[in-house]
Amino acid sequence: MAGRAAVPEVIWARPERTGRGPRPAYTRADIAAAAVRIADAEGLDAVSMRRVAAELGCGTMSLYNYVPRKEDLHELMMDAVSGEHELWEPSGDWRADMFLVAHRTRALMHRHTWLPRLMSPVHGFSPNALRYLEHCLACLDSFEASYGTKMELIAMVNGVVTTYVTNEISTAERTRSLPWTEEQENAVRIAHLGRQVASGAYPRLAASFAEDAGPIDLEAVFERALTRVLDGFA
Amino acid sequence: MAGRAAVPEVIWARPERTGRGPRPAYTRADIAAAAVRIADAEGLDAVSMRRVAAELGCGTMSLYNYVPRKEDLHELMMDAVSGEHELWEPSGDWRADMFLVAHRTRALMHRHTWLPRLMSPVHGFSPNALRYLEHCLACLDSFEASYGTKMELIAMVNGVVTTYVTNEISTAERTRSLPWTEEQENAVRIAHLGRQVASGAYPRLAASFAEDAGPIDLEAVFERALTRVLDGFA
DNA sequence: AGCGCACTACGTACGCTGTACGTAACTAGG
DNA sequence: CCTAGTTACGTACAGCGTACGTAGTGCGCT
Repeated sequence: MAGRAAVPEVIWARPERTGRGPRPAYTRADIAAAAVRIADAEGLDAVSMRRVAAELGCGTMSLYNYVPRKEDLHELMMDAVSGEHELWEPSGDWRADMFLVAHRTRALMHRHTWLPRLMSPVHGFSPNALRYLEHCLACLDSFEASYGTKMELIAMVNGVVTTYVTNEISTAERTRSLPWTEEQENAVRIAHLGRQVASGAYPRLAASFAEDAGPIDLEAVFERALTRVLDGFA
Repeated sequence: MAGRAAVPEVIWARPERTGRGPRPAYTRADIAAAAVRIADAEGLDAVSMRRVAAELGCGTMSLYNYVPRKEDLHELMMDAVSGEHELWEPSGDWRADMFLVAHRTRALMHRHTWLPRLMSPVHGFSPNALRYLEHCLACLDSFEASYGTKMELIAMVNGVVTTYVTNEISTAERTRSLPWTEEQENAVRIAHLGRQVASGAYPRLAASFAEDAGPIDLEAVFERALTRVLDGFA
């Protein structure tokens, strides 16, 4: 009986198995996989302790033997999908490699749309997160700068990816649990915006609306943003 | 009796007062102010419908006369603090003006630490948000580019500010409702990270740790990031 | 002038959440 | 072997968003 710790704890520092007592019925990987399955299929809000326990086929409170707080379940989820990152031998062109890293991360987030929401706060240093970070640093071996600057570059790239993916998926994620579609939601918002702009109170915004025609290519917007950020470092 | 709409709705398109029926006891501004007061003092999670109603001194369900869903309460909050933005006559130097915009926004988010969390998803176009956007565009009058590019610049700057402030405040916000302090939490995390790095599995990360000495100046980090982003556009 | 209806107010209730706590079964270390 | 630490899990509590029903109010229309 550990009680609930009144002192902070990183789940990765706690051994998965202590030796004493009955064999645990599940591994951390099992639990993470179950949670990820639910989040992918039904959204992050569907990931409740009860739901995950049901998915595993155990009692709700049994989960707390593996994971002291729900937040730690989120850590497990993030680490699990971080493991999907396939790493490669750096090419020697750090710009190209960081481009690829960013695109892979973006793809990962599109595959697991709950990921950006969990990434916003600072998270613990999970094994796969460290593996990823080390890989980024390897990609930057050819970048002549201090480690401090390299870290800032990595943080910046990850931040941009998270920000843009969040924007890309936000309406779809929002309307997931709502009784109307993404398209309806967007239509209503755009209509309201159009009405406001037409009021004449926002001349430049109106001019901006008058200017561009075609629909925006989100991938192109992302790529431009990424290019600019990398330019800022070179 | 409007029922609950089965179709999307922007709260800013709904008139605050229709004329029919008893005078509402509160204005939207009252409600927003109450919610902001609670969020500032006790964090965003303390802003529940019951709590806000109690703060106003009315029954919980009365709030739903003003705000169809909790999400709309959040919109009210965002608009309210967006009104704190003081705008100025653009100087003619867009780079300097955007610098100032970014710093002001950062200061605003530090004053209302719940703001970054609400800003992550795309939000409706509230009056003060539009006012802010128009001001940014005015600051960019001296920037020779299409409105599309200007919009991308604004989005980028706001994204960077949000990302960095989120990182700056995340641990403090997290530990707000936890039985230990920010310092304790950080110490435990750093200790774990140190142990992992010492294992030798992450050589570059280890080198990075060996390199830098002094504590990091978050404001300086932010300023460098901002400079680089603006550089990317010039 | 007065009827009717849209509105405000709000108590109750439902289904859901995270998780504290207590108990029973089990197994490895001393 | 014994016992301490672990797993398993049912029950329970406080809190959440909000659907629904009812009572009272005052504007707009006839």
